[in-house]
Amino acid sequence: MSEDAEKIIERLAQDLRAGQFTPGSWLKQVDLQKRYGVGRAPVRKALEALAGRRLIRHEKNRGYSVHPADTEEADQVLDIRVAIETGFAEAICRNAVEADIVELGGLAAEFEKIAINGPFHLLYDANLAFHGALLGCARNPAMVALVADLRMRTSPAPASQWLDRSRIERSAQEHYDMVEAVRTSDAAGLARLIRDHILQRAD
Amino acid sequence: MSEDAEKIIERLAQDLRAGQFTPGSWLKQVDLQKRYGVGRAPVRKALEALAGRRLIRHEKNRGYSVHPADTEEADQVLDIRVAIETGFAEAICRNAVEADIVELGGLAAEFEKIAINGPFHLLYDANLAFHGALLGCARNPAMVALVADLRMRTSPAPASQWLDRSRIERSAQEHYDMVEAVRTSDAAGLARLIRDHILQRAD
DNA sequence: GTTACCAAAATTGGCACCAATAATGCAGCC
DNA sequence: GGCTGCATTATTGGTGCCAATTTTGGTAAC
Repeated sequence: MSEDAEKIIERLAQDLRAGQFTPGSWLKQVDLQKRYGVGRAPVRKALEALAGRRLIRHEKNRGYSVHPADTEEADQVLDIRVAIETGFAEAICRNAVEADIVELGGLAAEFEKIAINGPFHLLYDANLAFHGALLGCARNPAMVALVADLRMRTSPAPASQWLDRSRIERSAQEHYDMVEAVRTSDAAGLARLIRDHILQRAD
Repeated sequence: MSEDAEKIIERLAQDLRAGQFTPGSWLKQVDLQKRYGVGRAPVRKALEALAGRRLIRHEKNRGYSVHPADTEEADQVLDIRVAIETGFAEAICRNAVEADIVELGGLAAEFEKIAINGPFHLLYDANLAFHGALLGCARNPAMVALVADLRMRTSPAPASQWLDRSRIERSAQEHYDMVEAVRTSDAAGLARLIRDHILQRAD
């Protein structure tokens, strides 16, 4: 056994996140065995775990599949994210300390640098890093994990988020605005920024 | 095979919800095989699915366990629920139609009847029915499902919720208050009621 | 060309078994 | 009595295999 099931779960999740499986496509167990170099049991374990996290779908006797793109469910998930992330705006502002703000500033600058100069394939991870750190200020790890899962239910493909350069640059500016809202403990402002950011599908 | 894995998943979830497993206890595969009359594979499938839903914990090479009671994580989950459920108060008020309000009134009355006369073991399900219907007014099934899962991470045991009669009766009154808030489209009032209700661990 | 049927191929789901790992119990030492 | 070490027992995790189910492709009929 080259690798254990926990790692397969995360590798498959990462590949899903990176958009390496077409939305709506079936995840065949035998294909995944070959892809990850493991046997059937760990593949099944990974598939079931991810189905439990609702990152993929399971249909009895037919198998597991990637969520189709642009579903009504995706809209629902975005609304859930809005509720959660804006609901924690106050906790974020309350709990963030100077080191957090410095880190957020750095991550916002990193995103901006990539937005201006590329390479653009790094934008997705830089964006995740910023938003993960922002939410982390709320000191509710269960929420951070939940939002990470919810993200994977709406926009698996990095390319789906930023259609043009001005949108990317606006996102970069919004990141700075969020940092400023945290620095000045403007929870209402932060909530508004987060809400708009999510609904513009900028994050 | 007496029953398929999908059903085992739901039966195990139901038994967890009903508090039939001690918080913190290990869920041994061989015991579950006997309990549900199935083989190892469907048991594993069920365990993995529920671990994916974060309803139980998995530890590599040690197995699966029920969440311990009164953990820091439970507080985090309650905060997540507050954010979600208050965040959807406006959608609930906006989308509820007359039939919804009638239904909610009926469910509130049913809870109250049980609160006054018993049998008290029915309170839990009556409470779930009320809150499920209330959240259902938001027309976001993904959110309703998510909250149902989150609930199972905080108070698996019906007995843990209501320590005395006056608390039960107050809950019953709060249900009526929520219905009235929906009826009058008082989203802010509804949000406040929901928040207080959750943090008092009354639901 | 389209539809229906059926056999073959593909895939999922479950079982028995065993390797790998953790837990338990016992003996010895301080 | 408490601690350590080790053998035994218990349990999880993985494999190979086959039953059950679905999908695919070919053929016949219209």
